[in-house]
Amino acid sequence: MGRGKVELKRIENPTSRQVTFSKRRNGLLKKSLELSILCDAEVAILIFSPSGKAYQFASHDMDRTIARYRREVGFPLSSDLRSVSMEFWKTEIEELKRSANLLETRLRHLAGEDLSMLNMKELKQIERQIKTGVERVRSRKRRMMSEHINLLKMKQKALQEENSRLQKRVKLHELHDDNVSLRASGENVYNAYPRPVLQNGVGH
Amino acid sequence: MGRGKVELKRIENPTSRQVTFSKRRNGLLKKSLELSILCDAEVAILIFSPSGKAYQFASHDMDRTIARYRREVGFPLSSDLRSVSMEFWKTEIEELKRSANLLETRLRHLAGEDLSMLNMKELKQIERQIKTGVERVRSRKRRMMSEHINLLKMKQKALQEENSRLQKRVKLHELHDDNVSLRASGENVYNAYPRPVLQNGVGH
DNA sequence: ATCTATTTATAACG
DNA sequence: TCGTTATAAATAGAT
Repeated sequence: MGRGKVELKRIENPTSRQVTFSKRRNGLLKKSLELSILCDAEVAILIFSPSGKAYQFASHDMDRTIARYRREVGFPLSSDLRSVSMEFWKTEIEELKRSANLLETRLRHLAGEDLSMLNMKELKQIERQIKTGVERVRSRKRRMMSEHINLLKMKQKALQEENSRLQKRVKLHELHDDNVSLRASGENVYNAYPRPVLQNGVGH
Repeated sequence: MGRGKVELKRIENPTSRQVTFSKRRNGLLKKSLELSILCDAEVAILIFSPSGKAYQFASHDMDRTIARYRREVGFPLSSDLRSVSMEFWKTEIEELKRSANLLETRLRHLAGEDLSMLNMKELKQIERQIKTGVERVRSRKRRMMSEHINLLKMKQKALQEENSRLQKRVKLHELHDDNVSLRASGENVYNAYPRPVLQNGVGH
């Protein structure tokens, strides 16, 4: 479309190449817009001139369209962001896994498993750790026990005190009842205890 | 460019919309190729038909061009992908951390630390685990000891055998030397032992 | 898919 | 970059 037909190869004359770039770039962007509108399509175009300038068209949203492309075609988004963050997370996870493995190994050692690769010094160290551990557990148990016992003792003591208090109250009531009975009907036939005999004194 | 001029608006007839999409899509892709070759430009096109089918052209490499776009324009790749993979790694790491914490807690319990939140049943269980552990460690120690001792015994035995072999060889040499001396110079002045006196017999 | 009348894009030039 | 114009290319509508 023009005064002459053009061969499909790089235009050598820089000026005319620049002019053609400008014209055809506009044509391409215009056609993209038309396609997207006429046919209700989602279109995105990225153009970089040889001098490095960027031009773009996106019928909907460039990032949306690129994301859609990733979903459809796959995402080997090579250099930027992803690979970097990928590496970051990978190392993060590697470290966590390594420390978890270490913990598991120590745990197995303390449980007396997988001891075959340990030398005598390491075995002794682990034995000492375990002994310390069992001592501490036992001491904790003893403390819990004694606390429990103390609690029981205190409860018992409280109960005993309550008990004696109640006994006293019972006695008081009995006395009171005696008096009432005496006042009402003389000698109380229900009194199990014989009235003490006053040795040295004058009865009232 | 055709029998009639078209308005820049969505083509309502679905058939003709589909036909136009097909034709213009090819045209766009062709023009993209021409632009990239004629003008030495980097071009990438993404097209999604209304039915969802994807078409693309990239003069160099789609991911390379997109990455270049990100560098030039910035990358707010907002919702999808990034946050999704982010979430994925986060949960991954959370799980690892949680299991690591569990391991650490168990480890501390076996070492007799942080026992305060445990009840008696759990304490007993841990004590049993530790006891099993220490028994296994001790048994491993005993086995290593006895293996070591056996090794020493075997070495000792081998040395003793070597020893007696050597003693025999020494005796043989001494006898041989005696004979040589006798043949060479008659009575051997160096012979520490006096020749036994034959009690009943005739000297030669 | 193919044809073709017509529109559109653009090469060459100023 | 812009305008003009001759001509190549694209494509709408029909088959």
